[in-house]
Amino acid sequence: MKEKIKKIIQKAVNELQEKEKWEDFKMSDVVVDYAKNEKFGDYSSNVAMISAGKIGKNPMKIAEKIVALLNFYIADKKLSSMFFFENKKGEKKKVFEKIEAVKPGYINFYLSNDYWQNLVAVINEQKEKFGNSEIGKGKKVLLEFISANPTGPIHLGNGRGGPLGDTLANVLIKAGWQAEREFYVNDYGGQIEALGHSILKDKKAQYRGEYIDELAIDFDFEKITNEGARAVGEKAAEKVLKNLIQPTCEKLGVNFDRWFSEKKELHNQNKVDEIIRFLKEKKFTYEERGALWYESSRFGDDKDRVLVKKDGEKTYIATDLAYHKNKLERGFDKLINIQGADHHKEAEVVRNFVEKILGQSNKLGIILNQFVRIIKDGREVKMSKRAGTYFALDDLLNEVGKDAVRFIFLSYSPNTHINFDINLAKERSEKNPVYYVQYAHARINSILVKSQIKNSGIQINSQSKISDLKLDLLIHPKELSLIKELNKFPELVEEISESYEAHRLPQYAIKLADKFHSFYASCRVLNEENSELSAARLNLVNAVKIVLEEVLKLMGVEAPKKM
RNA sequence: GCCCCCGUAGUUCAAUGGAUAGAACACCAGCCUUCUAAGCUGGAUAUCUAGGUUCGAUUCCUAGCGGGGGCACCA
Repeated sequence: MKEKIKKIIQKAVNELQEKEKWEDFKMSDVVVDYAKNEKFGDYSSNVAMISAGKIGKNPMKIAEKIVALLNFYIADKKLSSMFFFENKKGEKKKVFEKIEAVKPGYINFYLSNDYWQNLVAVINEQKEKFGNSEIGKGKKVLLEFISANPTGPIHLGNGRGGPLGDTLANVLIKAGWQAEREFYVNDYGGQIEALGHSILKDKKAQYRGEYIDELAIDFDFEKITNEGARAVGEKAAEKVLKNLIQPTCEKLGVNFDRWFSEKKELHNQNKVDEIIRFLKEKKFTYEERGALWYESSRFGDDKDRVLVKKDGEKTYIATDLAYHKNKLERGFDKLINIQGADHHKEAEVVRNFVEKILGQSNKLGIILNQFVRIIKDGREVKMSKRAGTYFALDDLLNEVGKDAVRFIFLSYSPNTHINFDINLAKERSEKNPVYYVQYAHARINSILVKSQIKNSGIQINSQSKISDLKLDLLIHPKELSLIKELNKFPELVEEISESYEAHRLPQYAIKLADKFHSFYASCRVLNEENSELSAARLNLVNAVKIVLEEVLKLMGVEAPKKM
């Protein structure tokens, strides 16, 4: 609808530009959005205020001219496909109740009750397909997230990316994309050796904590002391992945399509050597102090990066570049990386490589999550695998549950540092917004179950019944307000698929639940004395159920039938 | 010193340059003989400071103050 209104405005503006010789202005700056307040209608646009400067007229005057022209179109039945629609009963109805220019120069659009009421029928017909979009049709996207090192449990820094990545994948799929979830397993390099030393508990041991002791139990020490730290580390890393990381991801409700092994799929296949050769050929490298350097400073980096150390080992940067080249070679139209903000420099290097050297601009989207600070008993819990103090994602899942973890983490913008108070989260677990949303679903379910038990002839519309259904009875302000909230869902899906602002999802869920609870309090659904109204309201309630379930599904949160 | 993120209600978070800055928790006052009170209705409380751009700034720019993170031949 936003797009449709924008088109209508564009049409009017074009005509006025010709007639009144208005200067041209950037239509892309024009915003059509939901009205901030119900008294300003349903949608509003700032077109007059944006263009006022260029045109050199009072914005209010411009708005009035546009509105007059739009109203003329309606009266004259011009562009009737824009201003009229056919409802599910096959009747022709007008889309807009009123279009008006207001104060500083806003143009406000009021949609007709017919339009809103028909939306209820539309949702019930489309069911879980409501909100599906085709803007990603035919395109493939790869989301890489969590990618915690296999040297210990997933901590919350990495864990934060879990709900976000998984949910974004869900949203993108709903928006028509073909999405894959990938976990990059750093099973190679110095950290693996350090893990080995830690198991052996020799002088180079770095990691501590209970899990190290538990891992060590499985090793035959007589045997492994001869194997060397690296071999021990590799075995231990496999166990960490299998026993700690994967179960936690499962508990979080995240299913990866692929666990990409750095060792097996890059190093063993000589992919890292290839990238080094490639960069050498392109003359982006030089040798100095026995090491091979990559001239990342040519793209604004504050210094160059080492690709091959003087001991011959390749650095993580080299591997990372190889990894991203590999991702692109797999034919994705878009790559989304979700990583901790401590990697922002590295992210820049990778981005420059992808865009400037591989020439693939706009393909790589990087979301940097800021840190999660854990506060327990009024004190910050310092996170360090090396010191053995950390609060793992698994612990949190055990304490507050998957739904609350996902919902809470999703609620934050990635740019925000999270201050996560464990005590509060536990204390509030029963007053958590996630329960507020789930409760709405449970209430809906309860109504629907009761309506069937009573068998009072009140039914959710089936195709054959649509002609009898009196959706025009839905005129209560709470009913309309609820329908208007449902209407926002498809646009929300599309917008998130482009902006990646997944935190708008929990916000929307709360808002929708809020409107439902409020409706519930003032509009009784089941009423045998007025079965027509009951039927209409049941259809509305079912539409809410459909959308609520979709939203929860996108977030990976359960929709309980009873609470 | 350089780079990135943040500074909004008592607290934790929202707000594509727009019309009365939204929620949640906590607080105050009401509401259960009818579909789940894990609910509803009402109330009080906020944009770090100083400049600038703009018809209009929480949002953009500059400086300052405060918090977090990064500046390895670790990953």
